[in-house]
Amino acid sequence: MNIDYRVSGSDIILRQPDLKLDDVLDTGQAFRWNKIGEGRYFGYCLDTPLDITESNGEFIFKDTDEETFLKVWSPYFDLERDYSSLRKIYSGDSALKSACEFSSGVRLLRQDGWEALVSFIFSSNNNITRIKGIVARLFEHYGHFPTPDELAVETEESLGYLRSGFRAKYVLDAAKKISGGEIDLKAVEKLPYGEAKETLMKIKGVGPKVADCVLLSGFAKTEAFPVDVWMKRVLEEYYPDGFPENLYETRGIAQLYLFNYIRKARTE
DNA sequence: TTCCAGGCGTATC
DNA sequence: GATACGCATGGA
Repeated sequence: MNIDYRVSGSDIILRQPDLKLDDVLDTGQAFRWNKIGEGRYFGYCLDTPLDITESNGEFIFKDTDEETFLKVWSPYFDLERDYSSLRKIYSGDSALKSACEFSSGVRLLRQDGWEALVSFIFSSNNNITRIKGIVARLFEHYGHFPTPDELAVETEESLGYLRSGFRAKYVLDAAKKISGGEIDLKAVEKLPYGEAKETLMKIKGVGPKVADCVLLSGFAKTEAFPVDVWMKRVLEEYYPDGFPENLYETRGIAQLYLFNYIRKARTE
């Protein structure tokens, strides 16, 4: 799929009708974005900052060179994938059709795998505001997103400033297993979904749900299908006979639409 | 004060 | 393998 963008001074301008910032940056998929104005967000992919503004289907990537746009942000916003075709496929299913119509700007945010792992470990039995706070404190403490090696030498006590509660020991276990070579995230990326999930679940604090979130957003395994309390409700209500098998390959993206739909429909 | 937040580890059967 | 329970923290 071709990416419709142009360079404008020190900015990049992208035209992409199948994207709405409120549908992707403020929905609990990634925890590193803050809304700084109407249609405007500031955040990071790992250590790369971005000030992005939406207006009329166009997106201004402020102070972004072409190389960074193509190398970091194009994959991050999953720009190579044709979401219009995807929604056409989903529209064969009644609940998904409604979900796609409800929020047409949903996309998969393809985060860095390590960043996603850390973030979703912190997400366990937690709320989005607090998760964002914890991840922000972690980033500010180092001045960059810490590597597994950097975190592996920390202790529960030294991570006290995060105020992450019982999750500190889980992040430490992740850092130690990766730093020590027991788990290789680059290898996880290449593994098929099932084996990748088994591998991630060797980390303390990573159960089926966290693993699926990490695999979906951090490793672009679109078969990963995170089921939390909201999705349980969706499955009971709309899919008593199971989720359609013909959608297996991209059911993770379908989940993003459904999650957004049920959650916003309930809270708005 | 109590409940809850995109769960998971542990004990127990 | 299924089910109960505790868990740090902070906002409602």
